[in-house]
Amino acid sequence: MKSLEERFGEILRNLREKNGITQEALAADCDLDRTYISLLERGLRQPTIGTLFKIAEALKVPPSKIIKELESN
Amino acid sequence: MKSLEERFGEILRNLREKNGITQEALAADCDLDRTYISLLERGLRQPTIGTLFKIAEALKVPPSKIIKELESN
DNA sequence: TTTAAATTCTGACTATAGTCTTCAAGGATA
DNA sequence: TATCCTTGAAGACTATAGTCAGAATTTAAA
Repeated sequence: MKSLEERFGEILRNLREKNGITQEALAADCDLDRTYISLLERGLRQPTIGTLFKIAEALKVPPSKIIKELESN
Repeated sequence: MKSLEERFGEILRNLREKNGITQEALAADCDLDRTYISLLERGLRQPTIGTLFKIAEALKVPPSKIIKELESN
């Protein structure tokens, strides 16, 4: 089965695309590097909870919703 | 107001005490270092989401519940 | 009080989160 | 074709998550 990082990456990419923004725009919104967003989406990094909160806010979704989605599947 | 790390630390300590276990026992349960649990509880570190999941499981609470509690206050 | 258990503190260390630069690859569009 | 936009990728780097050993301090019982 997929790792936590990979599953987080899928969720992140889905949410970003649903918001219709590029990795670069998302990175700017949450004050992170564009290449790091790429790493996250490909499951090559896992965020700290502080970074989770920044990303969730930029994507206009509660951080707990992302975590909840990680708990299933 | 308190930082995310400090608020996480308080939640962690409350949950651990509710479970009636020591930092050392908790650390053993989630395969982390005892001094690191101490750092977390004092708000001097923030966990990655992987570490959050390990801690939550040891404390028998859904990770999303901890995050949800962080969203309020 | 003293002893033991629990936690804090220090400091040095390893692993990994997160940055930055630059270039290459792929998909649109003209 | 040529150009633009977006993402992937390499590599070197900085910041911080997480470890480890041990001493100092606090807390709770005896």
